[in-house]
Order: sequence, then structure tokens, then C-alpha cells
Amino acid sequence: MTSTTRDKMIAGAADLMSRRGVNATSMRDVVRHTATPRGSIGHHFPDGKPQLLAEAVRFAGQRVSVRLDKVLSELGVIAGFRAFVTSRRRRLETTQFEAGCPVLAVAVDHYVGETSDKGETRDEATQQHLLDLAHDVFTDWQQVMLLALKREGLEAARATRLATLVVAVIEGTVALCRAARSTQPLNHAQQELELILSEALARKAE
Amino acid sequence: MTSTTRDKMIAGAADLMSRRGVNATSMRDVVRHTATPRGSIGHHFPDGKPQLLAEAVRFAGQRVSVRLDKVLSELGVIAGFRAFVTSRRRRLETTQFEAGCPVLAVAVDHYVGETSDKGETRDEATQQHLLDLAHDVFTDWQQVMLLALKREGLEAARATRLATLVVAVIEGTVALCRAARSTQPLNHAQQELELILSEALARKAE
DNA sequence: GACTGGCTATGTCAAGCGTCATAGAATACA
DNA sequence: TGTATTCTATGACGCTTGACATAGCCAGTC
Repeated sequence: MTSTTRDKMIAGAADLMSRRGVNATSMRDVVRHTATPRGSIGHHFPDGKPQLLAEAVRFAGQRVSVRLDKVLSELGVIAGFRAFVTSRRRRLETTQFEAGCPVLAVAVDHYVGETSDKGETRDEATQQHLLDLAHDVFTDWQQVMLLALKREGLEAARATRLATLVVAVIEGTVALCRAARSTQPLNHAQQELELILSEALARKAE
Repeated sequence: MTSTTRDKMIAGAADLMSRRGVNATSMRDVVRHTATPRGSIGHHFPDGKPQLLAEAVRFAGQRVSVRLDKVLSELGVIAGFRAFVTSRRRRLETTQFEAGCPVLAVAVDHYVGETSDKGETRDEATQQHLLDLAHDVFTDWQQVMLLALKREGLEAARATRLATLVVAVIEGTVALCRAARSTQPLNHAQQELELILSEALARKAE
């Protein structure tokens, strides 16, 4: 095995990021939360916090991507989407609307390293890198959705737009539900989105 | 005048929050960014950072709400929505995709005060309050959209769901555009949303 | 001109942060 | 068994943070 400590740290970091954001998640929080040794951080992540954040984004992105792909190809677009939303809803409920999305957190909350010299140049390179990673994840999710739509015969351009819309709605809805401490925004968005998707698929031949 | 210093601080805080998130925005950053005196913070915001954050959320929420209402009632739902999206797009472009939404930041990035006693109880009350404020803002925006849709004859239940969808898409799209450093996600979402809205309005009589 | 009260400037403080160094434990292989 | 390598534990460091205290400025008013 390649040390489960490392994996626990990554998963724990992703979890904390999804709940609190990037900067509200300290490395000490991560080791507390995962019951892992603090000294191991330097060992497993020699590049420090940015590296841990990056791995957490990749990890969470891939986990969702795999699940989305599975459910879409097994159940088709409509039922698959419904199943995916249901799992998101359950996660919101079981965590009392605390859990969000670590990738969204990276896209919204800028990482702030040490302010190096004079506060003039923040750690912009790291932030750009994290944003790139978040973009890769978003693109990956869109791609999964896109392929599912095309698989059911939808034209490429329309499918691309719809895939973007779906990802945007999911991310935005997470924020609304957290603020509302309710799944109602998710329910409303789901209803409308299912309508849109089924109409689009029904007209694919035109 | 009731001291422009206070207002500049609030607007500056909202701006920084929208770019960096809640915890990456320090009070010292705000005074640097707005060229306001550091010592005045305790004077204008005796409750400290939480108070400044709260006022920033209210300020930004109201500003958007007013603009959205104006444009929707002057131009109607479709053209008004288009105009609103256009202004968001311009803002993204002129800030090189740095500016986001301070309300979204509050919903994603948890405020962390001093960890009081033993790290067990974070500043949960303050965070709940900020989330409530964010929820009020989101609700307000949805209400503005809802009224515009009803004004054009849409049935209440459908209008409610669409209003939620629109707000969710706008917030989610901000994140996608920031990560992509591109307005393409906004463009795609806008196209689909205009389609949905015009179809819904066209069928209002059924 | 002196007084006064709202504002500004600057320094100090405890606490938390990420990082690093160093020492100890555990594990794997000969 | 011995030893090398990998992992864990703990403390120290330099820094930033929000909060506070104290002193100075600068209108207005009598």
C-alpha cells in the first residue's frame, strides 16, 4: 500500500474545503479532522499546502466524474441526472447543508500563501495553478455530460451548451442550498433542468 | 454627509470579497485597497470584521437587486436578462475574471473568527448570521425575477422555479468563468436560458 | 482663542498560521 | 539479527491576523 495516511489527508482536506473554503481550512485542521500525524504533512506533501489543495481538487473532481459517468451511462441522461441530483441532495441533508464542493471553493476563495516580501505580489502563481485544476475538473464534468447527451443523439453544439448549463446549475445550487439550509433550490432547479433535457432530447431529430 | 469613509470601506470589502473570498480579505487589505485610515475601522464598525462583512453583503446584494429590477421592468424579461448578463460579462472581462460575487463568497467560504477557547466551538453564530444574510440576498434576487416573470403572465409555480434556476445559473456561471478565464460558460448558459425563458413565456396561456 | 467630540494614526498584544528541524518509532529486507 | 528507509512526533521560527489602547488632528461652537 502507498500509505493510507496520505489518502486520508487528501480526502479530509477535500471535505473541509467543501465545508469551509480554502483559506478557512488549515493544515492543522486537516490533521485534527483526519486523526493523522501532523509531522507527516511535510513528508507526504513536500510542497506544502498548495500541493495538498491541488491533490484534494483532483481527488474530489475525479470521484464525482466517475460517479456521474457511471450513473449517466447506466441509466441514461434523464434518470441518471435524477439519480445524481438525489445523491447530492442526500449529502446536503446528512451534513446539515455544510458540505459543498471543494472545486467550487477553489474557484471562489483565492489561496493566500505567505505574502513573501512586500505584500505587492501575492502567491499568484499558485492560485493560477489551482484555478487551472478547477477548470480541468469542470471541463471533465462537462465532457461526461456532453458525451452522454451525444450518445442519445443530441447535436454537438446544443449538447455542449447544455452540459455547461448543467454544471453551472449544480455548482450554483450548492451555494443556494447552503445559504437557505434547504434543498428547495435544488428541487426547483432539478425540475426545470429535467424538463429542458427531455425536451431537447425529444427534438433531437429535427 | 455621513462620512464617505465608511461607504468606501464597505464597497471595498465587497470588491475584495468577490475577488478573493471572505477569509482571504483582511481588514488591513480593505484599508489598503480603499486608501482609508486603519484606525477608523473600530470607529465605523465597532463589532469588527463580521459587521463589515455583513454590510458588504447587504450593499452588494442591494446594488445588484436594484440593477436587475430596473433592467427587467424597463426591457422585459428576455431583453432585460440579456442586458444583465451583458453587464456581468463586461465586469468579468474588465477585471480579467477576478471579480466574482461577494454573496457567493459568503455562501462558500466560512468566516473564521478567533477560535475562542479550545478550537471546539468556532464562531458558528456569526457564520450562521452571514449565511442568513446571503440567503436574504438570494431570495431578494429570486423575488425580483419572479415578479418580472409573473408580470409577463407566467404562472406562479413555474415562475418560482425559473427564478431559482436563473439565480443558480448566474452564481454557478461566475465560478465556471473564473476557473476558465473565459466568458464562454456564461455565453452558453445565457443562450440556453434565453431559450427556456422565451419558451416558457410563449406557452403561458396553456 | 479655548473646548470638545468625532475621526485618524500608530503601536502592542495574544493567537493562529505554514514551515522546518530534529529526534524517535516502525517497517522491510538482508 | 542488523540496518536502512520510511514514517511519525513535537517543538520552534517568523509572520499575519483582528482587536484594542493611546495619542494626535481638525472641524465646529461658545
